[in-house]
Amino acid sequence: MDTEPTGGASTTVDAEDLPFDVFARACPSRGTLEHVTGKWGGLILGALHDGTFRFNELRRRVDGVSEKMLSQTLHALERDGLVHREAQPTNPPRVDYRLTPLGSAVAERLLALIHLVEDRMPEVLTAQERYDTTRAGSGGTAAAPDAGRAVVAGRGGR
Amino acid sequence: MDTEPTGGASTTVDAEDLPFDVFARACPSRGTLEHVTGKWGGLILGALHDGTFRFNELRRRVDGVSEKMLSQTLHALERDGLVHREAQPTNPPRVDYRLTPLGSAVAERLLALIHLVEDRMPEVLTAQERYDTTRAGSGGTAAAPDAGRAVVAGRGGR
DNA sequence: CTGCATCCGAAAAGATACTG
DNA sequence: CAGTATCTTTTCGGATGCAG
Repeated sequence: MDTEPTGGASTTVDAEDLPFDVFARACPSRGTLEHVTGKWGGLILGALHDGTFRFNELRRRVDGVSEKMLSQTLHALERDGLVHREAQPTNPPRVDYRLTPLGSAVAERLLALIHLVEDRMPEVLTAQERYDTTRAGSGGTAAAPDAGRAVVAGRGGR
Repeated sequence: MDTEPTGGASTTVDAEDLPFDVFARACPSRGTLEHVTGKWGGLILGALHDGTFRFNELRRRVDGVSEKMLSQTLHALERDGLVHREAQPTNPPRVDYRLTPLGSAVAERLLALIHLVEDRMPEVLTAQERYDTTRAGSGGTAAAPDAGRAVVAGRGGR
């Protein structure tokens, strides 16, 4: 399913039969997918979907990200052509980040996923409780790995 | 550090304004999102979207995943109520994994994202080249972050 | 066959100090 | 403000061994 389809004159590459397959270990698409779906990538793209932001604004919007991770992720995203970086040589320095059209398309799908997850969290929470309960009641020494993951749902966002 | 002090007289919680926000550090939705978009979570959900599979079948489908990671990810997904695990007390033991309706919905969005990325990879590749070229010509020892993601060559395909 | 436990090296994330 | 450099901590991920 991933080998070059022989026979084709390969005049044009049909969008329906691209050679990129994330399920293949060495496909570059897997790397990009990881940048996009990585721990911070998704949140940054999501935040950027609301408009243009400066470095520290972004830092505040994405709760918990460190300077290092933000900078690093932003660079990876910029390199992939998903984010546009515009630095103005003013004083003090001002740098704006915004999504490229491609980044916007990606963010769109990403947000659809994010919203679905947020939307269905009640079900997830229920499932988690049942899972933990079942495990605890059926076995013996339930060491409870990390069952109680801080479940503080305080909509701190602003 | 995350005490949610906001006025006791909390405003009403509208369905439109769910308390789950992935942008908040302590929100449980962030954890679930990470399981889903994690390095293996997405691929496993994607693979499972095609049907029901046994442990080793899955291992073969998701190229590169180790036994440990597969087991670990499968558990996280099961706990979140995205994957259903059915063990049959036969001999030899047989365990089937399949998506739950919720998992199926998530996989749907995930695949939309994956396909978009695969689809637009040519653009990404072009952007990467331009980025590397620009950097190399303009400045010092750029030493791109992880430009050349070690593509471990191994047995190809599945 | 399924799958958990443990050890260990590698990589990522995080905190902090420092520069332009 | 916007980042980079450096160090420490945590997690990831693979190999191995064992149990049901």
